[in-house]
Amino acid sequence: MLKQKHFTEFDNTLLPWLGRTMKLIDLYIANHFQEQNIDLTKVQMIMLLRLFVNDGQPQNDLALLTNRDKASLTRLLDTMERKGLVVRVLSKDDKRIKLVHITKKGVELYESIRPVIKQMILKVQHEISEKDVQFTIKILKKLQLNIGIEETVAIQTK
Amino acid sequence: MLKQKHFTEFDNTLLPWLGRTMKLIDLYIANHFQEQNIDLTKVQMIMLLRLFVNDGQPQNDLALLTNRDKASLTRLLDTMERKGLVVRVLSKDDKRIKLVHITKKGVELYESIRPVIKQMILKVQHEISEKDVQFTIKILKKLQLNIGIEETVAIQTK
DNA sequence: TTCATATTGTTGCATATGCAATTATTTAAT
DNA sequence: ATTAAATAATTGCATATGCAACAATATGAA
Repeated sequence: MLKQKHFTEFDNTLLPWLGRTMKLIDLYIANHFQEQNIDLTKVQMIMLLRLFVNDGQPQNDLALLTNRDKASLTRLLDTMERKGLVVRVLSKDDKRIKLVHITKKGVELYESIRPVIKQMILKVQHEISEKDVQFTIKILKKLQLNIGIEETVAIQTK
Repeated sequence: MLKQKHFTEFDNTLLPWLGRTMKLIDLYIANHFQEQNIDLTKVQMIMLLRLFVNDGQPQNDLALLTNRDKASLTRLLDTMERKGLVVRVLSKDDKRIKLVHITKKGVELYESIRPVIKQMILKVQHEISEKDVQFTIKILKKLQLNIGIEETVAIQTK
């Protein structure tokens, strides 16, 4: 890769490192999916995953959950609905709300890519100890708190 | 805020945490710039910073340096040139190459936002020790290395 | 009950991005 | 020297994204 002649005054802070790392991860996921002939974007994968564990959510909840604009979600779901991965069902209780459901095809796709996701995670975390992984997650949680947005709290149901 | 009913099987791995954190950081930067009436996107800021420390680079180098598609860079520079922040100069040695230079206006803008950047970094890294910051950067470097390693996947998953 | 207000999802507009194809130029091979 | 291959930047096409404006529906206060 290209070497920089000069450093910037912010190169030893977290922001540029996080940004660069995420960029590389995004590229890696996109390339890896393409190589494996998986017709999914990262965001579509995330949405599939969310619906797989908690089906039938209002679009607004999904937008909040993934820190995404409602409008962005509308168009993402348009694409996924066109692919037959999800369906929108008008709520009976509140006609403003559309509940998003994963389809059989969506479930099958998710289950087929699950090993690919696991493989990517293994590669990314290669030779990083579980202790260090958890420590880094702790730092990331702290960052999110610092930014001033409440983190979404997950409730273990197991 | 909204609570998830269920975890996903990947919630204790780095990928989802990194993704969510970067998303929040991106939103934070965009909002912060808007509040301070700074007409810049994050990527424009990065480009300005790169040119500030190392002026007159070929577009291709800038693309490689920031892990960005050449096409994306072309259009980014179109915008920045329109704003008067940079200029493109045809290289005399190689007429295919355009060298990108930061303008006086670009330098002034960078210097005016420098304290804002510092402030954002301080906020994001609030109450995280310098030692932990450096450790996290080390982990991120390791991640970047891991992503770069080719054809080791089969070995890992055995 | 009625009317102002809030919520949910959609559309228009703008930026950002990657891939593939294209043009112009340079380099390498014969 | 000529021609094939490589390289730099641009453009077309597609997805993704945020903000603002909007329509349809629900809620709450009088």
